Amino acid sequence: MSEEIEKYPANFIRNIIEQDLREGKNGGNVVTRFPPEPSGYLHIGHAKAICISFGIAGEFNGSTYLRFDDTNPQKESIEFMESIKKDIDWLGFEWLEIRNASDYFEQLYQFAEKFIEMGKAYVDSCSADEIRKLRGNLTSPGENSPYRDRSIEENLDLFRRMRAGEFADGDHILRLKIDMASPNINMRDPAIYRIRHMHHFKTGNEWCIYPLYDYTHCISDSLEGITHSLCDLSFEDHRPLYDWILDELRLNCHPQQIEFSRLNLQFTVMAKRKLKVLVEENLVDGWDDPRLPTIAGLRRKGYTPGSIREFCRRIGVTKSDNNVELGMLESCIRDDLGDSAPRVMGVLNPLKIVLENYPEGQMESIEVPNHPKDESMGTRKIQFSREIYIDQADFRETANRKYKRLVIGGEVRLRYGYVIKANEVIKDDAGNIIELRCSYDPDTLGKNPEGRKVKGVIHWVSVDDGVPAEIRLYEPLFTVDFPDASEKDYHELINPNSMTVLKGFVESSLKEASIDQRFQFEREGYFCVDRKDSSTEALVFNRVVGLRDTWAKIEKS
RNA sequence: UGGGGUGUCGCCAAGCGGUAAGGCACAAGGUUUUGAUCCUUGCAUGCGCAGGUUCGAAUCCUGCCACCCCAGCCA
Repeated sequence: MSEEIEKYPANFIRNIIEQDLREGKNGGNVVTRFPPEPSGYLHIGHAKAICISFGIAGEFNGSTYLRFDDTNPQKESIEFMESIKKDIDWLGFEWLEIRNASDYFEQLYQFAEKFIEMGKAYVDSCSADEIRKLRGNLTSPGENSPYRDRSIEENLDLFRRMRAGEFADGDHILRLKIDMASPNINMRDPAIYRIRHMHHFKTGNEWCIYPLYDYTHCISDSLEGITHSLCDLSFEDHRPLYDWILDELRLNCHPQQIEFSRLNLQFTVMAKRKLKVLVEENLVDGWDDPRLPTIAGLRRKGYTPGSIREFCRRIGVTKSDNNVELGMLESCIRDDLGDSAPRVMGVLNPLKIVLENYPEGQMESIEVPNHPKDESMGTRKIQFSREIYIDQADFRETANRKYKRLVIGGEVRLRYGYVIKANEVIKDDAGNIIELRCSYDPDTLGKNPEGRKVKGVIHWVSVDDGVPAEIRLYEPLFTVDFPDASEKDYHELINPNSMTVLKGFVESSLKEASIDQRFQFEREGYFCVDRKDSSTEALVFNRVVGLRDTWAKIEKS
């Protein structure tokens, strides 16, 4: 798929790689990797990282490994691993190979013994608490551990016994011997192995010691022959350690780590921990809830892979902090669906209309185009009848002349149908409008009426032919643009109206709509058949995004 | 008050010493049986601030200021 991937605009990482290629570095190869930890579902921020690592490699005819960073059995699972594979595939990217960091456990272990033999690693028997105290803090240096000068023999013996399972979790830890006074805290004798008597979803009970990220990641990169290791800015001050380990090991492949800023999207949260809580507390309907910024959620809501890729292309790649507006994402899916989604009619908030001069029992079939500017999308038949539904918002008892829809005594065009005129409002005892009595002009099907202009066009569905459908509208999950910046707990910032469920009607051509199909409901927005809850017996549509609504803006002002 | 980063239009973002791309948003027109789409036009004498170098600076130098990240046996 790489040649279909949209080209990225100029960015600093591409510039670096282009220069490397010009200088003949890495034998002209570009090899990247995407290294998720299988401890949660991927979100739109990961999509950015995926588009960068897979996309840039693809642009230079390179390849990308999908590597699961499974070094912490406490948090990881097969379910997450499978969801990640599915999401990357759905986004349209192909990995060269799937690897797991756990594939390298034995090699990693051997390198650790080598570090011990070089006198560059030692077993520390301090408690976690003691280690924290000795680490110092941001402004003052750390102090050496009392175990720092154990002999190579003792270290080797202890480390082998750690592996053999002779000790309990937390009894010992293997540390690199670097510099406890380094201004970079990551260099203050970082831990590289901890004891965890725990089942690992991939290696089972083979290991009871597990390597840590900093140690595992750079070596894995090197073993795979990665040329450019792209990650987010939070790893910037881990780079000296990354380089230190590879330099000490004298491995022939020393990838270049390049960091970019991660995506911040307004009105949502991206932290894996926070997403997990939303799911586990059932505040949302699982990891694929359409209100979540997860790939699964966006997919279920109706986003296309192409729209997400386009979004990632538009937001660019830099090192600066960013707060991308929701409008940027929405614009991408509107662009995509505007071209590709067939048009249909659906009424969200039905108001029944009776056309008093239309013959009872008559049903008229009208052939209409599926797309206003793409004939290749063909036509379909819709049914017109004496009783129809229109949207409640398309009729008003009182309105100024800016309002182009139906008013008493006024005319409006029914999309692809006749011009009708409203004669009478029927209300219930509580004063709610429950029905409208109208008349239609028989001479207006497919042509404009003589001698007068009808400015408004509204959509409709035949009462006799339409089918009921559940329609779900979504608003942002949070009420504030920067939930992470708030001093309040994010639970308090959840939008109580993030989902609205409507009982509407859609034209009968949608009866056979299949999972995942997307349509434009004319004048309303783009809708997608819900993959979880929709069935032929009970249709459920998710609103992907509304149409641009200039009228709403006019009304506001 | 340690270290590492970042500051160009409301948001994203090109720019790499030769006189501020583009996208989103916004505004104004035109087309339109979707108040959609599409088209046209407008939108930073200004690049965090202050000095300096230069014929010329967003780009180089100096000094400030603001914001972000780091003290897991998480990744």
